Amino acid sequence: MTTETWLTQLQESGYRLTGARRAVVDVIQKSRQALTPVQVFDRARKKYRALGLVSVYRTLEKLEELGLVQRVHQPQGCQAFITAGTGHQHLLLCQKCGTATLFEGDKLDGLITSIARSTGYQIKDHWLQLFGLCENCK
Amino acid sequence: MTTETWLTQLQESGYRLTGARRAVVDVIQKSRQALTPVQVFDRARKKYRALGLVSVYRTLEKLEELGLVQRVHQPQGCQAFITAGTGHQHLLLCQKCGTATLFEGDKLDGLITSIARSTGYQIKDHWLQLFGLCENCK
DNA sequence: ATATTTATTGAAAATCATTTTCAATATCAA
DNA sequence: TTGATATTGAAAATGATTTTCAATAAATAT
Repeated sequence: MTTETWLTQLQESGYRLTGARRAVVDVIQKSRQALTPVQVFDRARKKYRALGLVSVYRTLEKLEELGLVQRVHQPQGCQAFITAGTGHQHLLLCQKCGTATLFEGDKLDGLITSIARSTGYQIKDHWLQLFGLCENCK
Repeated sequence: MTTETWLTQLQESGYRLTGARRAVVDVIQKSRQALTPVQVFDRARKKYRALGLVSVYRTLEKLEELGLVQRVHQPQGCQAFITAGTGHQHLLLCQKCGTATLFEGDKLDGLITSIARSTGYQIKDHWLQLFGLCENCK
């Protein structure tokens, strides 16, 4: 997908095409790294001087809404804590009541090995989080 | 693991036992939901009136360092964005240069079914993120 | 028990990220 | 063109997190 495609999608969703949006879209499109709003702002301002940080937030919001960008979660990211599991455990969260349940699950080994092979990465760690409805809420 | 175990661990790591720490540990231990620092603060203050929010942050920091608590990432959590994949894709992040690579991978179906069965949850969604070193960085 | 050392505290200030408000402006449809 | 209005950036407001600091409380030595 190209920058133009994204702009067209914005337009087809009833949003106007503006200099601010063009610059933000272009920066994200071209980056191979996840970028924070401030990082996007710094880069995009070079192309579009008058840009305000607020427009970056607003454009990202719309791009996310259209499914064109996704969030990347970093280890130090979210500030919400829960008892850690012992050994290798993963989280299962109830979308209604928020209850967290831990489960064992290392049936990922095969998947990880194959991803390592196909991408060339040396994989060091993984996160798996499942979302759903717990017994009480479903 | 019990509240006492955690307190002992803090002590064995050279930290002192204080009213603030006891209250925070107790709250997290007893919660089945992930809690933000402010939520911990509100609950813990009921047991230990003089508690300050700062001590909550500091205690959580230590508990995380000892591996007793872990972070829970929520959908609206981290503010870092990247081009979304089409269809069902997951993220692989380089821990050194930050490059993000998308990969297909739904060999999770079996795992998910079995977790659903053993936990009673109806699973609606999942996140998988891998971390490692990319071809250039490794 | 008591005194001493020093980690820990809470309050307040400082910083940083995000959201809201608002009048001016630019986009698009007519 | 022109007019309706979505969008803008600046500034203010809010919220979350971190830093600073003198007072206090915990552990150790006496």
